[in-house]
Amino acid sequence: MARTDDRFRLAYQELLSVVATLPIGADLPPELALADQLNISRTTVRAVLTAFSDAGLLEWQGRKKTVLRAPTAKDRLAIRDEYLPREELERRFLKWVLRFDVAAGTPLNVAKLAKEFSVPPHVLQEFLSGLSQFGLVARRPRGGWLLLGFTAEYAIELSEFRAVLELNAVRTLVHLPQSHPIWDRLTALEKQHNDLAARIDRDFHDFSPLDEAFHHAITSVVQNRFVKQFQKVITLIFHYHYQWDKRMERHRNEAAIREHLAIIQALRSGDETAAAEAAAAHLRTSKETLLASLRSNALIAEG
Amino acid sequence: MARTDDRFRLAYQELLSVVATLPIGADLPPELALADQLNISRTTVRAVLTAFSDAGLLEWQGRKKTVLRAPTAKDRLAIRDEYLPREELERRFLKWVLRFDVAAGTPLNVAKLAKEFSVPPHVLQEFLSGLSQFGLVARRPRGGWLLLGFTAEYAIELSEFRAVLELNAVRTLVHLPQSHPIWDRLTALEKQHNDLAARIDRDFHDFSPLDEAFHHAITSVVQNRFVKQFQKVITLIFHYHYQWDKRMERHRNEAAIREHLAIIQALRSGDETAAAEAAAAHLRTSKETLLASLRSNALIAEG
DNA sequence: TTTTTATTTTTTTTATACAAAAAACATTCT
DNA sequence: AGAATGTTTTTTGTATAAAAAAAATAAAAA
Repeated sequence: MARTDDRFRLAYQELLSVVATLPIGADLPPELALADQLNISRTTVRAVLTAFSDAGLLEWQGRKKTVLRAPTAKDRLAIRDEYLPREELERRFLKWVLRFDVAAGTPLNVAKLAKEFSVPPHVLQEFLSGLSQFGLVARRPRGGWLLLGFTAEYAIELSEFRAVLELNAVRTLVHLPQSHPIWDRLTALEKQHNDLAARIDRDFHDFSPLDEAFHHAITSVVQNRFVKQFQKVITLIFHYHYQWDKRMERHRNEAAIREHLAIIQALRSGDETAAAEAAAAHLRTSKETLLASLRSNALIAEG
Repeated sequence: MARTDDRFRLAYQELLSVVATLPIGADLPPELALADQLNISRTTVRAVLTAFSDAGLLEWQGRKKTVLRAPTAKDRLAIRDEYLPREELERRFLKWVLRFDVAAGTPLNVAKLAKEFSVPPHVLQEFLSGLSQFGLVARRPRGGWLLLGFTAEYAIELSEFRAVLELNAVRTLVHLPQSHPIWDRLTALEKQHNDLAARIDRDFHDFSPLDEAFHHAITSVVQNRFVKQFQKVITLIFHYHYQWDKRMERHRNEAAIREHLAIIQALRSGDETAAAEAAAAHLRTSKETLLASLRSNALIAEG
């Protein structure tokens, strides 16, 4: 019925390991210094010091904080991890949605879902509110939430939006001076692509991280918070989807490598139209792959 | 200590006006029909019917709901409006941020702000979480929220992102067939622009809605939920900003009208490059205006 | 048998309580 | 005087309660 003392427990553990490195009789630094070091407030530092004093680890009198004995295993404090951090929630929820564990259009029960995902209800509520910005869920007219789901239409629009952002990046990139670090980065990526192409029969699983690195390198030349924001979601969705759809993986990856290499060459040529066309071709393939896997999955779900 | 009965009160009022149109002795439709009509659940309908029965307005026995007397002024129920609807909160908050009533980088007190904006705290919390997606606020490392504010950098990146979306729309639009309704829409807008240009000295205030209509028409040719989502925010921010910065308004609007007309002509020519260039020129002006007003406002705030 | 109503169960939304943590303020010691 | 500590006040995050509303189920009437 109050907020958790996770922060206290974490600080306790951390300070314990600091004390373990000190000889008996040594003095600890001032409260404020400890607070800065542990990244917590002085109040929490004092709470930890009090606990240490109670445990007989410390003699604490005014500004004198003397180590009495070395900490033992018994002094350790259990860290409760009932709740997931926000990032983990995001990861799990997206996975849940993208794997079609639930049908599009089903109402979501906040209380139940919160339990299922091991977060307090208000955290889930907040999370859903954020997701609604990306159109995966929506608030129902008379309360509650609705899962809109990862439909074919959604995939199409996501792909198209991705294309808009990425083509913009390509158009910017092609005019960057030779001194810009992106060119070295592209050369390195080109080599990695050629390497993987040589051993694609065996290591086609290695493509996914390389794909992400490639697209990240291209889009990174646009320094814009809104672009970055969306790029994050796009990457996430494409990432999970790749992980999950294993059909034709080898063939698909081989084709993608060729397309990536073509883009790099076109970029080097300095011809904006050619570069944009090469990138557009790749994005079209990517979109088709996504749609094909969606269709086949829909058949599986029905059958 | 429970949820408000606003929905009940609203339904009560609505049904009251329905009863007022009926003669004494008439029967009301079934509960489910009323629920559909009032857009509430049957439970709430029954609560209203019970209240009517208690007030002697209705004889309610089973499925017989007979009107006993015409409603009077006394029967009316006060609608409490302590809380703002979500949209209104969005409007007010953006206004508050864009008018620099608070400096960038200040911590936000959720409880106080919730009172100030007349919403329950958890609604504000959710709202802030949504706003953080657009980078206007951020969660602080150790709890609470931070107002990042509408800085010059933010304005630049917003303008650039707007340009990306709008140029994409222009590139799509220019290739649309003559049968597409956008062309008639543009012709109508062209006429409105010419009309306003003729009387700009007097009616320069009329430009703002015309500007919105123009940009909305252009971007509407791209049917993409992500684009639309962002367009909403962009429009909102530019809108409030226009409303608030009154310097050089006449001159600024006159120039914008010319630029809009140039864009329409370039679009008609079917030349993608020319159209994109005309649009880009206008977006550059727009960005400069936004930045100039930001700078001058910063000076005012300091002085 | 279908429609409508009565009743019960869930779910959502708000309010409140309370401990944890942070921040602000006052005091003491060197 | 300046740094460090002691104390008090705010603020935040979580749990719980309670009312309102919705949804589901059972019963009754046409």
